[in-house]
Amino acid sequence: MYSLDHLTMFVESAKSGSFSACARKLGKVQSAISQGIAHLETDMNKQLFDRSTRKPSLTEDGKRLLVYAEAVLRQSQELHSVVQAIDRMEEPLIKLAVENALLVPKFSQILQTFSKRFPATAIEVISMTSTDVLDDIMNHQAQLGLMFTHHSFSEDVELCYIGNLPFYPVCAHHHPLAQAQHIKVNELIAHKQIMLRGAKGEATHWLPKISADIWWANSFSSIYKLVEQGIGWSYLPGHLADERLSFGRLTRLPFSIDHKDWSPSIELITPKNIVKGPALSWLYEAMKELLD
Amino acid sequence: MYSLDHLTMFVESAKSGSFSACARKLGKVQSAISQGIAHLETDMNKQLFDRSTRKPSLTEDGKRLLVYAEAVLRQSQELHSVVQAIDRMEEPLIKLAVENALLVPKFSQILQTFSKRFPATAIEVISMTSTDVLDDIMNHQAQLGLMFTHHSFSEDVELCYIGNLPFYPVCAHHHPLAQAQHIKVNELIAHKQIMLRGAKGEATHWLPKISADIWWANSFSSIYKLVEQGIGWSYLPGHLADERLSFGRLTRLPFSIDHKDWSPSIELITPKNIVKGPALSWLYEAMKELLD
DNA sequence: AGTTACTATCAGGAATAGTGATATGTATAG
DNA sequence: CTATACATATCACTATTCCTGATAGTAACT
Repeated sequence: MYSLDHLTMFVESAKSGSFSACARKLGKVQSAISQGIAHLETDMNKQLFDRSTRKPSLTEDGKRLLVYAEAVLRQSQELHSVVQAIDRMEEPLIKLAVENALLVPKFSQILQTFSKRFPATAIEVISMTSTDVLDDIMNHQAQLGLMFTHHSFSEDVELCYIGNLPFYPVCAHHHPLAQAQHIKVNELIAHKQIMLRGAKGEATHWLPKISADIWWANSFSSIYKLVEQGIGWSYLPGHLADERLSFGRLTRLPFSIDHKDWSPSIELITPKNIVKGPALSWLYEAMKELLD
Repeated sequence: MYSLDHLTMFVESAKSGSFSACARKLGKVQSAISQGIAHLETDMNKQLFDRSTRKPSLTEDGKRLLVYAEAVLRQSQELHSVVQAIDRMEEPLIKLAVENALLVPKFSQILQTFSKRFPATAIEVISMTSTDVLDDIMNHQAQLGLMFTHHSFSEDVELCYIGNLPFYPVCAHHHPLAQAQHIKVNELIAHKQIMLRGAKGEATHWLPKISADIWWANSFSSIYKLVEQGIGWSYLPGHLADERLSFGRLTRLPFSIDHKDWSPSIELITPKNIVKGPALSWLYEAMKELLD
């Protein structure tokens, strides 16, 4: 079992190429380093530095072992950073309940930044339908939720409106509707519409039911597959539709101009009276900008 | 900078749930552990164990920090195992030059086993054409090579025949030849054949040139693409052909039965007089079974 | 050759870790 | 409830390790 102090001397000496410089940096005397390294070398029974020259240079063995020594120190730093994170009362785990449709690119960006800022806090993303999001927050299964606005208020949750998510009507490029120039809403009635419905069979209230003939699916990826095969048309969230329009497999339905995009409003929710640690506070503020 | 000894005490005490048991396991007295853990706790300014009960149990902070402490110790073990690997004179790096066609599934299996057996030895796989393999071995760019038999001998390399790699003639399932029941070789002449040729333009000598009209490609994946599109037919190594036959995109050419599979012979080569350390020796022996 | 900056070595002192004895606390069984 | 077995905390003492400061030797540079 090598001592971390000795490993630090090893790594620092290798980096600065001098025992004296290392001593200065570590706030010790030169002989301490010299002895420390010598000690490490006898412990390992390996020569780490070649002292024949003015500045000690790594031997082959030294080069090979250096990267492993650095890895040990990195882990040790990691441990210490978690200790400090606890001092700052950063949470060990944040559960995030997210409406399926809201996994926009910026969402991952925010989590990316978060993981750099709070390496000691784990994130659990649970994607589900909006009604389940509300349940999870009320039962304290999750600390933060993202969902479509739900107009039944509750005393237990705190809501924050953060913007709207545009939906486009789309169909496959070989679907009959794809040829039309202008489509009035009543022309749609004859074509099958695909809609989202959760596991419990609850329909989504935040998108209009237009056609007479409806098929249901429980995720946007299944909706996409049905639409792609020309089964019917559907509303898809802008960010999902865009990437699929660019593949050329989908066509945006040319609704008549007086028909605006549907843009259901989105809310960020937390349980009321929850104590927000630094990590949760940061994430809460960051998520407010999700749709900007 | 926490001491590795203290971290060991922490982890071992957590695992056995008792300071005394930990002391026995680490060959120290109980009070040493008690003091050691207490010391670590003041260093971290965290309570790691709850002593209110008979056996000390981890606090929340303790649980959270335990996994990081274990990670530090794992890295430290890793370092020590590399030290021991050097003692056993295991090589730091082995370069492996492999003919493109020989990346059979068992090849990765062998490397997988190798990486468990010799975690301190890195492998560099360089895939190329057989003639380049020979060059690399002669120039000591690689320590081990796999290639098709080359009949010009050289004093500098040591050869070991290890078996044969069968090639099938294949075409796309919509290619005219795919319909035929029996094909005699002279019927092939009229159809384009795709063949492999290295960067320097050297043709492969280990597969027959049958058709009059030849196109060249420099890798099996390009050959596959040309064949798949029905440009022509080609020989493909059995393992690559099989997985593509099973996708149903390729058809094996029904040659008349008197026409046997082409199975060029394969050799394992090393530079002559090279000192084989334990890792290279192991790999050499393992590769002998590559085609069994 | 002289100067500078480096490393190795050594002895003594400082800091740290380990020991063994003791007191105390907690489950379990009779 | 009490006896027993097993744990942990504390303490003074010892052993070990580590650091310091001084000295001497050596490679590079002027």
